[in-house]
Amino acid sequence: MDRYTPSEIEAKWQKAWADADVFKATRDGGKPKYYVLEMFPYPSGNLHMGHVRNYTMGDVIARYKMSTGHNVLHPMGWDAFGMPAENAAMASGGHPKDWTYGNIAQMREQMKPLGLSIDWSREFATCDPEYYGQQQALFLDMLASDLVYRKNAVVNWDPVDMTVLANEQVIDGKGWRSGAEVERRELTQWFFKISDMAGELRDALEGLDNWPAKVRLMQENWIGQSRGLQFSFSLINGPDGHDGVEVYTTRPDTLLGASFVGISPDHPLAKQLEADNPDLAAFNAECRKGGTTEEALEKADKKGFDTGLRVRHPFDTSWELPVYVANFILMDYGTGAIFGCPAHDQRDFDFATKYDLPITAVYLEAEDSAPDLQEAFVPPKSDKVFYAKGFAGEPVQTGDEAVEAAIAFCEAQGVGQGKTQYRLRDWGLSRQRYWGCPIPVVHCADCGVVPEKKENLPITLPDDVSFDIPGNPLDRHPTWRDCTCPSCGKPAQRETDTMDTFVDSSWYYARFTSPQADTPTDLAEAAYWMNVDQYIGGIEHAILHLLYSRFFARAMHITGHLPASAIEPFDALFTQGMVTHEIYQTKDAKGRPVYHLPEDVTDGKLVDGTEVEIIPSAKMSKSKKNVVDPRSIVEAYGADTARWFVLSDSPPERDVEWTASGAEATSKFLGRVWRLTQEIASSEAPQNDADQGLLRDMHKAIFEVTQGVESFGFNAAIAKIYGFVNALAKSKAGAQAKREAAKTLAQLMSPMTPHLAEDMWATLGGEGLVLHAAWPVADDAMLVEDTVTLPIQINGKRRSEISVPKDMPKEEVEKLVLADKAVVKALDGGTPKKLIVVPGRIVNVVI
RNA sequence: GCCUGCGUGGUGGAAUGGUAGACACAGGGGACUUAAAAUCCCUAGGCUUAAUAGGCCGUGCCGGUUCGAGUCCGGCCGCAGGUACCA
Repeated sequence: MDRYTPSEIEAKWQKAWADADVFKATRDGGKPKYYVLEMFPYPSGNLHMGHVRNYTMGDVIARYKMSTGHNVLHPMGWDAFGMPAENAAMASGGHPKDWTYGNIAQMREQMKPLGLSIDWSREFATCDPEYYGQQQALFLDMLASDLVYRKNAVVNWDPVDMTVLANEQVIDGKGWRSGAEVERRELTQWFFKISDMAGELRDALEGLDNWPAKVRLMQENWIGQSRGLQFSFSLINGPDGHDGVEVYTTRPDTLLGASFVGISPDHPLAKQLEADNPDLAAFNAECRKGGTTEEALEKADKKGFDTGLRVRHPFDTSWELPVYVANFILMDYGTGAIFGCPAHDQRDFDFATKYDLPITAVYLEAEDSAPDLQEAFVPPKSDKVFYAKGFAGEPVQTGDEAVEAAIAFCEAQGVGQGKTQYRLRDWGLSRQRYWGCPIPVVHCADCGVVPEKKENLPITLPDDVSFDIPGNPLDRHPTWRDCTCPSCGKPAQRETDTMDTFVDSSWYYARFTSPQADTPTDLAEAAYWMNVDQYIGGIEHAILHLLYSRFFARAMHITGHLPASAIEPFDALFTQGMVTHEIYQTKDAKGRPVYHLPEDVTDGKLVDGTEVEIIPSAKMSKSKKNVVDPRSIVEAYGADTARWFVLSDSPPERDVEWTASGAEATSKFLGRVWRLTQEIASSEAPQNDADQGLLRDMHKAIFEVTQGVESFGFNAAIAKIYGFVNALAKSKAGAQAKREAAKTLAQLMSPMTPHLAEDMWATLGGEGLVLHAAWPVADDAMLVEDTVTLPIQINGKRRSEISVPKDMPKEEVEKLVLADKAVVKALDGGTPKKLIVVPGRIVNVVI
């Protein structure tokens, strides 16, 4: 007999699909549309198993929706700007553009054999001038709509390489190449006004019913709404121009426990004092050392510097508080100044203890409780406490009530105002790098910052650049930077910052609806295809990418590029787990880590015998080289095996650790299905008693697999298919019933293993492509079992079971249970305390 | 540090609060074969037992709710993701 030869089958059916152009998406009023999108890949050059998993999942959904009568859009593109291209240019010469387009070509060639149902006519890369030119047009529209502005913000500064570093490039507070201690330095940068929409972005989360609850929760916490009071402490001995310190607090109810005022080292007051106070200048400089990440700032030792300034307490002008500069206060949040209440905040408590400041309890657990002097007393805000030093509201009230009462009181007294504040900061989009979308503005000595004219777009990147010196080549380009002012025509200079690559990925989903349009979108196409019905991608994008996309969809609506119905661009979201792998590391002569590909490591050693350090599994990433190339699997076993395997072995939302074993087994199984199909196709067995049983199994399989696919339970669906195949192989049913069952099997498998399914379908005499066959529907009547097995528990432990007709009344079940041998023995002549019968499920006898 | 998840046999994992371990991998045994490959069949959480029946233990740890907890609640431990310039 012939063998299952995936290489022939897969080539044959991919050609059939291509010849019929079956995946080309066009508007069609006759069918409901369905837009399925997987997060597009960064073109690292190698497809890895994480990609295969991601795109196979999307493909299952796309193909399933095609067979349920939908007009499906399933596009693919490349998130092509970003640092790795520049790093490659620095490391081994060449140009980021060549590197990137080379990688794209390579990955496309690796992706195509997978047989994905992608409309390749819509493909684009974000580094195509046609794409980023439209992005520049969007930027200009957003600028005109007052959604973009400039302000100062801190970056990681490498004082040796004289360049800005990404957070990733700061290792233990030091620059990755120079090893120099990194400093935080301020630069004027471009920002999107996402924080203006904080409340809206937070409230709208509630409507995202088909998003994972955890993602909504993470975004909610990220946006971080808080209610508080903003007010001013008047300065007693402030320098010129500073007669007060504006603070924001979420706990105005603790105002009578205030012990000090803290300001950020970047606070204007701190900067002014720095000029005449070398000690403070040194302190601030020390505070500015290290990276900019929240983690680094948060984990740093908390320290302060007494400025010698004093402020007056707003409720008692004779009460003075010291003003400290403190490294844990961020200029970006609130007003960059706080008051500390050590009794009810652990950080303030530690600070007060360190600097010997008073600790005054404002509230106690109850009226007669003693204040805790060992640590701050911080009960949940929803708990009732006794206010020993309250000034508004009841003596016993919750923290939430007390905060509201305190705000009302302060407002009435003219001490500040209640304010709803968000943790979410504006989105800084400036990057001091070459390989990104140029920000289309010009700096003119006379006119200031001038937007480029739309007819001059795209502002393309110059090709003649080098990466032999650190820093942004655009900054030192001899001619690109020079231009004329679009407003007055005098010589001017281009903005040399490029855009954050998150901008590129914040609207690509909209561009896919009309990828060739000479405006960012074609509104008619966008209105038809948007929203994305099912978006699929990694959980690592739960906050930034998804939040930025939600902001951008709103901005695109404001600027007329998306309909109002598309401001939440992703109707349903599925976050797949990551594919993880061990990391293999050695050290170079300077002690810096060097990573090795899994294929270069055998038994913990490199080819030359060097032992590698094995670091536990983490997300596959190119920089750590813990990636597995799917090509070897596709070449050895075929795409269907690779597809089936990545779906079968793990629940889609969970991380999966890649191991090489298992692909072999999948291949065997598909071979078995193929042979079984050949057998059935040539069988002439007559009808018989087994037919009904097989058809029941078939309908059960239809029901369960459909449910599995619809709920992203692909691994469960596959387990049911295994069960069905086992039943089919063992069945003694006649040829006709078996053929019907096998054709259904082909259909059920077609989203996962489309090539094999087409082949089975053709072998069994199916009409046309299985791709176009309507998805089978389970017959409810065939799913009903007549008798059920009821487990009998005695005191919650399974002791026996009975088989009863499905509809047997409770009373009769009880009689049978009480007559059961195990129950009789356990009762030993007594009566049960309780008899619980859950119809069709279980019985519990409580003794 | 903070936010969010996750933790079940040797392994991947299944299980609307209702028989824990479906389905599969690796393993063990067998059939076929001169032999191997391929294929097919059987077996399988741990302990106890000659074996079966039966019993006991068991879903990271400790406690709680419930007739009944892998599932719900509280507290720990470990791991992963994010932490605003990795994408």
